[in-house]
Formats: sequence, C-alpha cells, structure tokens
Amino acid sequence: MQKEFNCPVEATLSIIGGKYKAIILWHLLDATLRFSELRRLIPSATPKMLTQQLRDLEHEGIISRKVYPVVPPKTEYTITSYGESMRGILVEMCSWGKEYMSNNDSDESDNKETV
Amino acid sequence: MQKEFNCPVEATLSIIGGKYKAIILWHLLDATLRFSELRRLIPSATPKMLTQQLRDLEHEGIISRKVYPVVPPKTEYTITSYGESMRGILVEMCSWGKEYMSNNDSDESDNKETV
DNA sequence: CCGTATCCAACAGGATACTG
DNA sequence: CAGTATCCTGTTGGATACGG
Repeated sequence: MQKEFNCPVEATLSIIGGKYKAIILWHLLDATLRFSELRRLIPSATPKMLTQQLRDLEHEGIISRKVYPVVPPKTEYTITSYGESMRGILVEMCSWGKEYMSNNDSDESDNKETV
Repeated sequence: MQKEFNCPVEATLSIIGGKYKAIILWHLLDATLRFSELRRLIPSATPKMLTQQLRDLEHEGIISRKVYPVVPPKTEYTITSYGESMRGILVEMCSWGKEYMSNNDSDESDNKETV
C-alpha cells in the first residue's frame, strides 16, 4: 500500500510537512549538527519529537546520521545531496513566509466575522 | 494566543499544509472553479473537508469566494493576487514532488543504510 | 447545487521519566 | 550525550445524514 498523492505537491508536503522537519532541514542546510545542538536550536521540540522527525527525514534519504562510537556518545546529522535538492523549495517557502508573517504582524486577528 | 513559528517556512506550511489545500490551490492557479467542479476534481475530499479547506484559504486571503444569489446556487472560487504569489512555491514543490514520486516508484523501500 | 451538523476514528504531537 | 518508553491530549480528517 503505497501513498497516493493527489498531486506531487502533496508528496513534497509528506516530506517536510512534519512539525519540525522544515526547521530541522533549514538548520542543516548550512551546517552539520549534533543532536544536542538541534535541541538547543529548537527548544520547543522534545527529544522524542526531534528523534522522530530526524528518523523520518533520514529514512527518506533527506539527511544522514553519523554515529561516533565514543563516550560520551556523539551523533552528527548532515543533509544529503538529495536533501540539498530541496533548498530551492525551502528558500522559496521561507521568503514567502516572511512576507506572510510581516503582513499578519500588524493585523493579528483579521477574523472580522461580519455576523 | 497567536501562532508562533520557529521559522517562516512553518508559516507557509500553516497555509498549504492542509490535506487538500495544495491541490485546491493547484487547480485554482489556472481556473476559476465552482464547488461541484472542485468536488469532481478532488473526489477523495468529502464536502465537509472541501468546505473547511476552502474556508481556511479564503480566510487567509489566498482565494476568494463569489456567491451568486441564483437558483440553483452557484459559487465560484478564484485565487487572489495574494494567492498568486504562492505560484512559485507550488511550482517548485510540484516539480520536486514529481522527482520524488518517480524515484520511489521503482524503489518503494529505499532503506539502504550506507553505513 | 452548495453546503452544515454530528459524531467518530486516526494520528500527530506533547509530558514525563528513564536508559546505554 | 543521545536517545527510548509510556502514556495521554488535541487536532485533523472521515462517514453519514440533513438543510437552504
């Protein structure tokens, strides 16, 4: 039972649609990071969530996980070249999102129900 | 309680992250469509879901809803100029998604640990 | 034709505590 | 340090029926 997508856009969303996947990718675009570093960069994500999202991305081949068998443990997350191919999307989404946020900044509650 | 986004990308995802929002937008990019037409184009979406997603998009100013007070009822959905600004994102996501789908097409389970 | 109303199932996500 | 394990909650999405 493979995933059925109405359109390719949904396929893309299935990759970066997770709660922290976009920001994880965003951070990894320009740096290799350790688990604890990602935790510090994304404080609102619990370890469980972070692990989960990282595993998903890893399984999709978007990022790679390198474990160093040392003590204390050390794990590094790096974006793959495949993941790199998402840079354009991320950049586009980021710039649009910035505009969106600055718009809704001064107009937070625009739900003027004309009941 | 306003939405907090870790990064602008998440703001964008909050707009098109819904189950049918991407495909709705995709269809509306090049055509004004009626409710029943959207239903036919997206058969898997129940009327409730379609309405919900359309309302969300409308509330965000991405699409506009024009009701004709005639009988039988007639409603048209059109993308706004603001929504038009998402075209680039949609196009990028679509082309990436296409690649993704053709990759996973012949290789469903690609868990090749390159340890 | 264009929706709403209800109710329900599934899953994503969160809190907290613990381990190699 | 880098995770797991459990349990729990809330949101999202789905089925079905009905209304203007």
